[in-house]
Amino acid sequence: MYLVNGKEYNCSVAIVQDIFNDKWKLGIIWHLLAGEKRYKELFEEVKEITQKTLTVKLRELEEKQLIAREVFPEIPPKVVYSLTPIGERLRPLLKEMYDWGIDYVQACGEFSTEEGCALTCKDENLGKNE
Amino acid sequence: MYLVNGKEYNCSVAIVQDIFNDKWKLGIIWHLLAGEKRYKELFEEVKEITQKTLTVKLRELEEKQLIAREVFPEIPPKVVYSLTPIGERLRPLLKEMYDWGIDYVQACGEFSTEEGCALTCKDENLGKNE
DNA sequence: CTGCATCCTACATGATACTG
DNA sequence: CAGTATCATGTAGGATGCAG
Repeated sequence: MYLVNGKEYNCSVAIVQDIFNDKWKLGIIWHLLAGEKRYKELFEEVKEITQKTLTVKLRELEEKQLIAREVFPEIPPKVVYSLTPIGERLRPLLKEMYDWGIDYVQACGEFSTEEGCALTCKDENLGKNE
Repeated sequence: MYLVNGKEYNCSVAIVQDIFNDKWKLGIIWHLLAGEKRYKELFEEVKEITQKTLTVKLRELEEKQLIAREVFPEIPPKVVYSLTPIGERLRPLLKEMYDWGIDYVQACGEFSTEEGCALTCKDENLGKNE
């Protein structure tokens, strides 16, 4: 039994389920795996997301301590988001998702090309150790 | 670029995101990793789920070819659900979620005990090779 | 036992405009 | 640039009852 963020979980998998049960957090983490990003960069790279939703999801990720937010007191404003250690620790999980997705396409897909991954996080980043 | 189940994806991670972006599918897979199950067993083991939702989610998983459904022509009816090969292939992913969840509790949790995992899928099942 | 049919509601997300 | 503020909406999921 676990108590995290004020919630009880019977299984650690349920924590992951709960955190990432939305349309956007996984994609945001994915992009941050390639390195820290400004708000605008994320807004451009996470396809189709709205500003409001991006802000909401960034706040949630920050509250869950998966990302860090650094504000630079400049004009115009500059805010940089980066992964915390436990956020960075998601890399092997995302890598597993990436790999399973490929296998799933092989098994059940109708079509695939090698035209790169719009989520910009290439293999070299996925496997990166710092 | 991938085309799966009539949808386009730019990244294989997005496929995983799309499939498991709900409250229940992950838990159902988790329980099936411990072995094939009857409808009623799943209904009892997947805590809090309603019959309607269980049925809906089982249909979705079957449509996506992650589970197989076998009907025994008996009275009363007997239906058994099991993982397909590509469904079974989710095991390492679930294992990674399990492990990351543990680490997350260490990093951000307020409390934890070793009182087992209500999702019944023990480590020996998680690591199983058949 | 294994579902399906209805009805209902909350919440995540979208669209759009505005601000320091 | 990095957000808020409003308003609107679709759909996942819950509650309940019925059926073969």
